[in-house]
Amino acid sequence: MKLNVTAQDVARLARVSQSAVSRTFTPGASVSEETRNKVMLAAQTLGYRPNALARSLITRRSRIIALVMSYLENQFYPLVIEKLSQKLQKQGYHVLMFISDLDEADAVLTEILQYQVDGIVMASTTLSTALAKTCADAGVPVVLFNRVPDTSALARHSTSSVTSNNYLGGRMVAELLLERGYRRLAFLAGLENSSTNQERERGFNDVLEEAGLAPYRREVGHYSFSGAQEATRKLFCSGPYPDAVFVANDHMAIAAMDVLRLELGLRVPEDVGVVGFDDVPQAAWGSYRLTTVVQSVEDMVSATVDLLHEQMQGEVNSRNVIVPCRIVERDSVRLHPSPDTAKSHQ
Amino acid sequence: MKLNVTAQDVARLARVSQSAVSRTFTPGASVSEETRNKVMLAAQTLGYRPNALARSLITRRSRIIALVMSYLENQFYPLVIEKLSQKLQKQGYHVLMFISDLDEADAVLTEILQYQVDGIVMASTTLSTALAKTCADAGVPVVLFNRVPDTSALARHSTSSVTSNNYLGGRMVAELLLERGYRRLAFLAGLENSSTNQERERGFNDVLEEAGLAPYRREVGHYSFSGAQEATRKLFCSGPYPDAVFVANDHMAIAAMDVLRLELGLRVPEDVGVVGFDDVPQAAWGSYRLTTVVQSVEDMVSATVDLLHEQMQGEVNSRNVIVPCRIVERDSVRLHPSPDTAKSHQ
DNA sequence: CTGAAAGCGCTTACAG
DNA sequence: CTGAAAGCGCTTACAG
Repeated sequence: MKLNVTAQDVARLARVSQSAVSRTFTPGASVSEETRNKVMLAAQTLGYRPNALARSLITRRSRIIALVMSYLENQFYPLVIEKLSQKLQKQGYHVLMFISDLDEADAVLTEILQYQVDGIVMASTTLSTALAKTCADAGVPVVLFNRVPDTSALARHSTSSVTSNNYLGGRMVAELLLERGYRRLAFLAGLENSSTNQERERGFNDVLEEAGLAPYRREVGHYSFSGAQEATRKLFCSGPYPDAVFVANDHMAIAAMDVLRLELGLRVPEDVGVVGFDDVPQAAWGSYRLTTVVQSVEDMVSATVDLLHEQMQGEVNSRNVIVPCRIVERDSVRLHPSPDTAKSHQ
Repeated sequence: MKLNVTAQDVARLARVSQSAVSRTFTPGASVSEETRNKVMLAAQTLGYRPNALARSLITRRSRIIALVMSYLENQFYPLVIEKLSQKLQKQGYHVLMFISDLDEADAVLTEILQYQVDGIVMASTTLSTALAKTCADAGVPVVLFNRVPDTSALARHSTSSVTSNNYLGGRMVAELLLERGYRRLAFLAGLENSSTNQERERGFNDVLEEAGLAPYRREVGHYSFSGAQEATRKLFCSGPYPDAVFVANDHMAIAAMDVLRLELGLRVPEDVGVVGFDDVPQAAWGSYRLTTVVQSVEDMVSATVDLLHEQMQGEVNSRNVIVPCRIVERDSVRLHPSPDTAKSHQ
């Protein structure tokens, strides 16, 4: 079988012009039924498939979307890859993966731009918004996923974003914990400079403040498993212990629960309540049954795709879409206030 | 800023030919220091980046590798995406993601081929080997990841693969379990027709047979979490219970452990020993501490990339690389034979 | 509806 | 080392 079958080859066999071949493979182009049939037959026998690269070169649309991520340890992100990729595939787009740490960011950016991608989804907490701006300047739509552009005014105008309502989520967590009688509320932070982390913490703190309270303790887990273990140990290194901890995401919350129960011998939720954020599949696993704030990956992905389309169609205005979130109650927060129980086991 | 800066634009500004521009961006091409400097300066001021699509069209190398997967629920696969993507990026290649169920396989294939990818990594258990053959026929290198080509002789010659030593892994599990005094050994299968599952089971069964034993019970979990829960319930629906179960992968083993302990009130490893396969990060989590067979993602990815390069350089012979694996002992298998303990708690 | 022709942005012999 | 030119495989006005 000949390796690179071109439209020219098909045209020759079908005894039509190369244009005719191109037209039968271009949805909406005008070809007679007869020509189309001749072409299809020839294409079939030769095993012809249009060269997407050549097409992209001339149409100036690659139908490729770059997806930039920094790490997949947190199961939330694989979910995003899966849903985004599937959704985009259905619309004839494809996802080019870029895994990037902060230090390689510039190289990655150049590569992305070279591939003439139609859009970029940045789901990496560590990449600076300045990079997003560079892309936007190059005329490539950018949507920030699960983070918000930083306060630099320049960036704001050129970049869209989708996040869940992190602030409200943080508030809901504090409200729940307070209602259930927890009083010494700690916060286990993710990355200090991540907008997601900041919003969640701000919502949490605001409710505490409104109740005349303050965060009891605070440590940083850097969104990593081992970081969260370490932070949990610090949070509970001396009494009186916090009686509840809001962890900035599920991935870290699970690490925290293991330390609490297995290393420190504390009971969840009796001795200490734990709440996470994301609702990754593991949060529902029997050994954790984590009460957490649900971020709908589907909704966030839908919004992302919509935003991408808007920008690709030349919308000038960028938008920051905020997807609603809600708490799912499992077993890591007690159902009724019973502060005595909590105290009697420390 | 002008959006599409071309080599022509740079040439004009630098007062050199377009060829000169191309050469300074082609590693190894002969350009004088002086010309290169003029070009670089002009490129810098215009913000020029070579168009990878145009380059690919003429060099016939896209430097894109397609990665086909079916689902990312099992954390093993996100790890593969991460490592493979990073490794390939370092070599100037990029990963185009394809998430595909069995029924969309043909469509996916066509799209892959249209993008003129330089190679394909198939890490989907569900895609038939026939598809791999089609790609190989089209002259595109294919390497099967974590699976082996089926017995069709045609496929064998055109497709490489990398797996860990699943057969030996299965044997090691049976040997460990027997040595620790477990006698009623059950197998919780993944997908019946997956080569990975078959090999693991065959190794396991062979050792039992050599010891004059047979698998005590067997159920199928389809590599899914809920499937594994269901299968575990069936395995333990009537006494005498199995005293150990080898689960075809960690993802299912974790589901099984939760059912065993939380639903059935059995202790692991005292009442029942559990062994998995893969060593995903979750297997090491405190609540599971799963004893399992380690498949090195790094090693498998390295082998995959090597195989890809071989085939891209026109190697005619395909190879099936088998990466060694080993057992990591944690706490889901007891350390010493003590069959009495196991019996007294059923 | 159809074909000839121009052109997308590059690389690479070829001749100097 | 350098430039003019051909060509990668397509799409799309343009004229018929």
